[in-house]
Amino acid sequence: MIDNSLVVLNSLSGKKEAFKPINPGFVGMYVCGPTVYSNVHLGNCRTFISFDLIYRYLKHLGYKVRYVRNITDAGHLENDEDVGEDRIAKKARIEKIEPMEVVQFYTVDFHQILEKFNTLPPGIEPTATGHIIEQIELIKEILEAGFAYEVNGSVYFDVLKYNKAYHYGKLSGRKIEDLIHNTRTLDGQSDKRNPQDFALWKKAEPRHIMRWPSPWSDGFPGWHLECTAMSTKYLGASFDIHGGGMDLKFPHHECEIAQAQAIHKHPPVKYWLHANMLTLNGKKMAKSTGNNILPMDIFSGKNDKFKKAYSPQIVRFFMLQAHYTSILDISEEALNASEKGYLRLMEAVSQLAKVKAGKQAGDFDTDQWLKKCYAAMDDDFNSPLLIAQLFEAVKYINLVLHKDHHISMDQWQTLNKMLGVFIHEVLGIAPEQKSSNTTEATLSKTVELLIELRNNARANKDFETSDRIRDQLLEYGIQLKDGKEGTQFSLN
RNA sequence: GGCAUCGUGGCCGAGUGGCUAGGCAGAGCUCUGCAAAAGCUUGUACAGCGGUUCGAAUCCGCUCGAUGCCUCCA
Repeated sequence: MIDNSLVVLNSLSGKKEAFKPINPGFVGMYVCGPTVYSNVHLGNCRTFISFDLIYRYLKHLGYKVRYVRNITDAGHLENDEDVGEDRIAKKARIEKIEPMEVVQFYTVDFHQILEKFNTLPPGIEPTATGHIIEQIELIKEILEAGFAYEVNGSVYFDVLKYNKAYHYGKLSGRKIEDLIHNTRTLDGQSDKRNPQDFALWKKAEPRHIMRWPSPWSDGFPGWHLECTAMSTKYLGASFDIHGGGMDLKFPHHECEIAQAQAIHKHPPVKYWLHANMLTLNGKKMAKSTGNNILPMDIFSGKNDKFKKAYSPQIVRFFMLQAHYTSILDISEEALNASEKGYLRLMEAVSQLAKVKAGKQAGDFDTDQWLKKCYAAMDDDFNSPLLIAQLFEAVKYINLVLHKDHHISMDQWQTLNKMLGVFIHEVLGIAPEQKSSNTTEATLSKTVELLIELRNNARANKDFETSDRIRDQLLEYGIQLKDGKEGTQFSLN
């Protein structure tokens, strides 16, 4: 299956590049996970769904993928590094609970939501607090390499010095001069030599409860360091894919490159992939402005943004109808469009089982179709293009069902197999959750009885009765469809 | 202010030089007792202004606008 035709948009070069893993057949992929200090919001989910798609397709192609996604449970500061408070610690203080209770609560929430979205769990999900020793070791190495300095128990990365040896800003396209001119200088005293420097280790204030011993002070690690520590530990000093949200490009990912390069003298990552933002009403989702929505509130319909509820699968399908590198705006109209399309796709796929394949081949080139499907995904995981192809298949299935078009057994088998592969395995759209078999069988028989009664009424031109049955069933979410081969029904 | 990305028909959204996706909505038709579903037909869109080219939504320049980053953020 691996035929080397996959290309990916590498943020490092800004260009689409042929995907050639460092070790043929194997892929190491690291994705920046959430900081577990509050409920995961829909924008976060888009990033993780995007990389779930990438993970799924790489696996489908036959790569053995080691997928690492961290949980940030320490070190992520609320504000500026000198005056800020750790996000987890702050939440714990406000809620009057242990920091690890905060971490546990929101980690569980995060997992539950991602499971609803049918994302595959990563192979390794390390936490920052579980890798304090590794982070301390990294700091020692950076100090030895001469790219960091200690002040009052804290250790900072020397960006200006690093920039003389390497290039700080190559991922984000920033120039060090611009950074110097544009960095706000804070009034308070700073231990940092330059405002651009970032913390590797912070000495903890006496009241700070999240603290660990180190050669420099009792304190906690800087945010950028954890990803370098964990990616290096599990994927090595060079690995294939590093992903994350577009907003992490600077400074977080830039700092990761600097830390790793300072130690290993070579860039850590071959392909940087960035998922773009999800906007709501044209604006980035942000808690501070109230312009955000939690996944659970979409699923339940209890929110002030949309009139009705949307299932996780519909939201996922909606997201996959846009390319992961494009900004996507979510709105009621757009969600409704996706919902209709989703139902049509699923209906056709389930109807395919009822299609009678014959000897005569129909006017549908399955080989060509399959090629187009793969070409779409090979082009930087272009899921909207793949979905467009799926609808070509839907159209043909409906022609066979309703318009006497032919389909051969070969064609049927290809469609049946590959639609399942693309929809469930690659796009990760979960099969519809069905009620128990007995309930379903009972319902089916009941409806069939009503259909029979209705058809009798129709034969007797008792349309009052027949329409009443049909309309009442529709009200209960059961839709009747009169066709050549009798009446079918579907659940809405 | 600096950097980056982007601006596609009623809505969402693919598409990087000629072959002009797809979904939703709208209109007409077929089918139907009427519907629904499905099928068929229908929309000449690429922010604006210049330029390059035989030819540009696609390349270049400028203008306008949007979003993101520059401070924590998927």
